[in-house]
Amino acid sequence: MRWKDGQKDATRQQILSAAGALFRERGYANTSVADVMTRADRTVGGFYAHFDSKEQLLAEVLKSARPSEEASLFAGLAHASGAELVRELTRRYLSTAHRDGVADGCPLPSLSVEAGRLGDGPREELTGYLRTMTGMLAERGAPSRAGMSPEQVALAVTSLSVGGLLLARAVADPQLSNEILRACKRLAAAEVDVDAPVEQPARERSERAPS
Amino acid sequence: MRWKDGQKDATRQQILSAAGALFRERGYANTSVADVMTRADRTVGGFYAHFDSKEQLLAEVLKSARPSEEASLFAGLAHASGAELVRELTRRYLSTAHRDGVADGCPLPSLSVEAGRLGDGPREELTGYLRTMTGMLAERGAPSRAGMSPEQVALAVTSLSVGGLLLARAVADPQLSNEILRACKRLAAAEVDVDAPVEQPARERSERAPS
DNA sequence: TGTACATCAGTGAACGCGCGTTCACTGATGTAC
DNA sequence: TGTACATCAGTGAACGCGCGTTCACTGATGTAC
Repeated sequence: MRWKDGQKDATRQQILSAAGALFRERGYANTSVADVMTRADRTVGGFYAHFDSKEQLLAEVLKSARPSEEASLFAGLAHASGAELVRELTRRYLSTAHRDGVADGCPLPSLSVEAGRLGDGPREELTGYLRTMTGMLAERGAPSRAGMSPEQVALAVTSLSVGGLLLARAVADPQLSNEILRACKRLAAAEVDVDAPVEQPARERSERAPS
Repeated sequence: MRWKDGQKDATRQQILSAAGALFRERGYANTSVADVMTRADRTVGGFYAHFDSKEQLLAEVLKSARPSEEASLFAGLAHASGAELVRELTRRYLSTAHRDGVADGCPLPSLSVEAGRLGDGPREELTGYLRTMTGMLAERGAPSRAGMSPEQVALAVTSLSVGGLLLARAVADPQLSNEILRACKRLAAAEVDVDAPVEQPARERSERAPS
């Protein structure tokens, strides 16, 4: 080797990590390649030794988000299933910590719209991301009161969570934002388990947002 | 008057309409003021006689979307209420026609993310838009099985609808896209009325998408 | 009625700027012998 | 061990381009008298 072992890989990871945060925070279109490289403590020119284009970078960001999101969202839930799993996942996903931590959060609310308008690379990665997440949820079979399949429940609960987080972030009034989060958590919990208590304790548990 | 009556207003409406379609289709950041003016059959320079800035244009687009969305989404539902209203609204909102007609559709799935990242103007208009829509739904009091207030049901059903439409549009696989729409419609219907049939007939009715 | 003038919606060229991408170059590292 | 060379991650200036916004101007319309 002519370069310190893994140096190039480390740089690539820094670029991915910088881009992941900036794309989520400011949006893909509002983040320049130079912004990304500066945040990764490099200069612009070096970028193209790691990625073919800015668009491919977004695809790689979405790909790399999968395992880390899985890990943090499902952390400590190895044995949870059914209604309990859905309630805990939506509690984490629709937390104020996740709403306020865009840079480290799930890429679906922050990047789906732009990724959906781009080429096949980003769109395919986004689709794979959604499939992985809903697949993990469906596997553990949340029971539905309305006779929906686990896959359907997973898709609907995910849509509800993504939509709720998105609107909670976009809205100008903090109180309305909190109400959106609360309402979505209640609906998600209600669908899978009518008899269990669905309201969270008044104080919001300030758990780390899913990465 | 020194100019044909209402000529300036008509031009303003043309700009708003062109911007509404382009912003939704391509996104705010990917649409230039020149694009908008060309679509409105005018030249760039005239733009600033009508709007202070591109950002203010987005705010005005969001403001002007309210009455027309109300009209088309609630058309013919003057006497519907409760579970029937929710089922019909989500059927329209989560239709393939609405998914495929971004340019004429609800601005929440297409513009919330970008509007939420901009200044107060767009954010306030977005908030007002959401309040109007959920207010209209809550007024007619959809019953909730889980003891949620009409306002909570309205917020949650809206989040579900916005999230579902957003993901259905972003995803690369058309079949998955259809499954998302179907799953969200079922969840929405199930929450408000457990005993009514929730599955739509197999053929999707090709109603005009809400404007 | 006719003519000089005022108004102002719209024009189109220009402004400074930041973008994605390219490329000749640098310099630290490792290899050949 | 020492020296000449090859490699290649990273540099930084430059490329052509499109952006949001400005502004001196045009010309159709209506007013004054």
